[in-house]
Amino acid sequence: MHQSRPKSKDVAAMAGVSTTTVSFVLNDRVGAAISPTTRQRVLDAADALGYHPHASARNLAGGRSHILGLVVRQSPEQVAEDALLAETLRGLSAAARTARYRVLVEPLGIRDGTYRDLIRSRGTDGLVVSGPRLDDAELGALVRDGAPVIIQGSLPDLDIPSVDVDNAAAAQAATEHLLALGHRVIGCITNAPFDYAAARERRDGYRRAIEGAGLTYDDNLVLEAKFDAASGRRAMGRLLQRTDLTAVFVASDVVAFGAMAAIREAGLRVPDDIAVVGFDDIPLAAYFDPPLTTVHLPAHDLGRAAGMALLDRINGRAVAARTVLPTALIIRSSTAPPPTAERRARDGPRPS
Amino acid sequence: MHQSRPKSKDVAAMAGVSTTTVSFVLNDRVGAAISPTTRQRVLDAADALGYHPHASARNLAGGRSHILGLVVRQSPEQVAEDALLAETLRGLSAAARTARYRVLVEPLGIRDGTYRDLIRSRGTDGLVVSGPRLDDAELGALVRDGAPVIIQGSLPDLDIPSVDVDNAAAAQAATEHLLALGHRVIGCITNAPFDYAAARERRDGYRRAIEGAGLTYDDNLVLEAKFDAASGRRAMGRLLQRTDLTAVFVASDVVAFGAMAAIREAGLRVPDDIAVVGFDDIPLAAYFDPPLTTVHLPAHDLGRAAGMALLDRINGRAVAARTVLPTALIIRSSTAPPPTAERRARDGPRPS
DNA sequence: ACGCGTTACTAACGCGCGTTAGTGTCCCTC
DNA sequence: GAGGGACACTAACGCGCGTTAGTAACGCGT
Repeated sequence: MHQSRPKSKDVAAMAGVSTTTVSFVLNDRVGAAISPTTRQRVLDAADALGYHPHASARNLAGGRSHILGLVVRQSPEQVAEDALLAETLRGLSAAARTARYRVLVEPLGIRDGTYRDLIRSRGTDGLVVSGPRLDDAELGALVRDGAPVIIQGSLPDLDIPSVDVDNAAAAQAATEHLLALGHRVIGCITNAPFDYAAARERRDGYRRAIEGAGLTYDDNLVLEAKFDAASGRRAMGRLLQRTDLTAVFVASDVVAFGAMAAIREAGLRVPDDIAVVGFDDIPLAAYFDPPLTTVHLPAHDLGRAAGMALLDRINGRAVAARTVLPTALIIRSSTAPPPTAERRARDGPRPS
Repeated sequence: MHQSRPKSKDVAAMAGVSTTTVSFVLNDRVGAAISPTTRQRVLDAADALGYHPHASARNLAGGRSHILGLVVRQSPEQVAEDALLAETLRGLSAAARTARYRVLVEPLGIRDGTYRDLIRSRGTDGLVVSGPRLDDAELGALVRDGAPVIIQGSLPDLDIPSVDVDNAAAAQAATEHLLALGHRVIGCITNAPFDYAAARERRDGYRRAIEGAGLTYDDNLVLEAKFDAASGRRAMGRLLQRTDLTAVFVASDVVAFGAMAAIREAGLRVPDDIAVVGFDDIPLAAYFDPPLTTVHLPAHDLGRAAGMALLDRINGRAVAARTVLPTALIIRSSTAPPPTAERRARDGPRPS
């Protein structure tokens, strides 16, 4: 005879109790009165049979899936370059585990693919939406349905709890570091197109620093990159036509990596000719040549905080409208004071 | 009155049919005879009500969860450095989507954490286990239970279908590239400890190339790194004590990144003094200074192939014991012939 | 006129759990 | 020694689907 997987009924029979008692014991149901001996009998029986509750049955009866969804809306190149996704996922998973939840990941194209079904089919109890675009229509619909959603990143127009860093302040601090070193003509290369809130915010932080130093913000010094090193190289190439440029704030380490390649190719050195500040502090940043000064993003904690907030939301607890995690400017060797007038004269005009 | 989510009964009522018919229509059940008009009525009703089947109910009734599990056994530093996980996940998701499956990710510590429950609770229909260690005991137990598992990577001792590249052949090709350039003293830095099959295999490929060229394999030239750039830097530091060394095969781009840092710090240049070949072809490899010659790993396709194999296994179709995907040696600028005797004499003895 | 196959459906059950409403027993109190 | 409450449990239902076995109507051949 075929031996099928044990069910709670089998455990109940072996322990000489009802399935109700089995359920009470295994779920540590508060308010249920179970004698220690009965409790132990049930536990022993479950152990002896190798009993594991059937997830779908639990979920159906209990009305929740015990699954958190992570929606990652990214173009393929963006996925490939996103060194931090794995960390965020690990943080989210850690949060989920505290509540015996698991994490389902839904990677979607930038335009195609829908995630609304995840929640409507009750396949997940809630969603963390990572780095959404400003024009994501699906989000609005979900929230109107009252679905538990947490934004990782920011989306100012929508009334959804979010977990993020203060991009503007961090970018401002990074730029101020360059200003403090004496730089006066500082470029800015974004991490992404301005459809992404983070790209705007970091640019705004840069702008605040520039204007705060009494300089005029120059739109020509701001170039848009899109996620990958290649776009950073292109942007930097154009920026280098400004021969008075002595520093760049690049709002993504990966993009900065490309920018540094462009600087090398132009026969210039970092930081002697051009100082570079990045953003993200990807694991490889410390091994760049030279090691990259950058803004540390607490990727793991962002994932964890988003997960915690989502679980709170699912369980009807109060959730802060906005959780802001601290960043830190990590000063390495890609930043230094600008070349002195003498040095610039000695080295002759910059190649353009 | 509170409006609750529609169920198949509601759709049935609106369409004037039974829930059986609703089920038949929505699942395109083969062999079911449904007239086109009835069919359309059901579809319209479902649409009008915004009906979405309840995932847990489907899963319970249907006996499957429609979820694929991805088990990632990694230490934190390994996760952080694993630039390819996101790609693999995307590939796996793409495969899952073809069968209306979703992907649940379970990131586990190197030693702690268990994933067996994932399958025993029927929370997932099958698992892709990524980069397992040789000593993973849980895997054996799972397979004895007859659980659908696909290894991404290789685990020679266990009889589990796997999807991988030919690590040895790729490493051999990489090393042969160095030999063809004229290098005779070539170091090897592994990607991971030898508990990982891939680390062994890549080392073996290196060895085959060395011996195939009529040279003697020297164990002192082989150093173990563990996933991150820091370990690569340390290993390279030790390797540089061999002043006759002119090239290294590093079995991971991230580790190679650290190795290149060590070479720079020793006042040497890549490839002029030391040629470097990597492994993985992470997205940033092309932007290294100099751009890294490396073995391209088809990360997306590996994920996709693993997913397809797992779906086959779940559906009782035949699965190849081993799927091997092609790699390609990408020659960039980190490799060149060794310095000539004259140049070495001119430059003087190498700093050690 | 009858039988037989095909088409188009449906009633009812079962998946394996969680939960509600209840039953019985024991002990303590006045 | 009757009442009441805490304690330790259980019967039975319901979650929302998929599926099996079955029915009714209809056409078609002889």
